[in-house]
Amino acid sequence: MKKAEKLNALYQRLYKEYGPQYWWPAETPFEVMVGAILTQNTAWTNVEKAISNLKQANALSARYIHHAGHVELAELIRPSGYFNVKTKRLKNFVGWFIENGKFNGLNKFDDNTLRQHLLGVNGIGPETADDILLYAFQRPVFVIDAYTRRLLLALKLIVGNESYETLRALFEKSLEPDVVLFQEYHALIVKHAKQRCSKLADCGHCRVENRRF
DNA sequence: ACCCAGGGTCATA
DNA sequence: TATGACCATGGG
Repeated sequence: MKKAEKLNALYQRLYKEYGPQYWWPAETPFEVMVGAILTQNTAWTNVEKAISNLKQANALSARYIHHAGHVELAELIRPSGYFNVKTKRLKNFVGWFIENGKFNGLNKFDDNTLRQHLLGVNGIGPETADDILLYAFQRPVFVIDAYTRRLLLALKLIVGNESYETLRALFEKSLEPDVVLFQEYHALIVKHAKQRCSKLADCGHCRVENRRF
């Protein structure tokens, strides 16, 4: 069985197990983008607290974040950790977002151009960029995270030293370029990891593709 | 008390 | 190109 077939079979398996996930958990595309930055190396439960603070302060907007003082914004997002770093990153990102005409302006870029522009913002790396592309801009870009790597490694589909771009290309060439499929697939990988395998790939009760995981 | 979480940047070799 | 230090909170 080729890798492409295995990746498609894996999706079927996860979908049957967990059903649709309807990601990203956010009310608006802007909230998706903020959440994508706040969740960098951070538990989602902590991000929820920060998002909740922003909403309560009526601060979940490009205008607010752009004009807010550093300390003021940092205090609101404190629960998400790395709050000084992430305050700068939010401001960097929102500055870029506004300069480029927000969604009306940015939607004119093709997928790859938009991706390159995102990666040019200090604080936006490949995974954060792809979260934003897939879940805020609805572009067919596959998100690779630590869970994805562990899962592929457990299934022996990779050796472990592959680059981010290599893994992204593997998914994107193996699957139909369907935005909803990509959205669900990444969400299912996270769901699976949180459900059973958050501690690494050695829990004996968990099986995918009839392999121990 | 320790480990980790839905990463990314920067300095160094 | 490839490691390592650094960023920081909250839950298990």
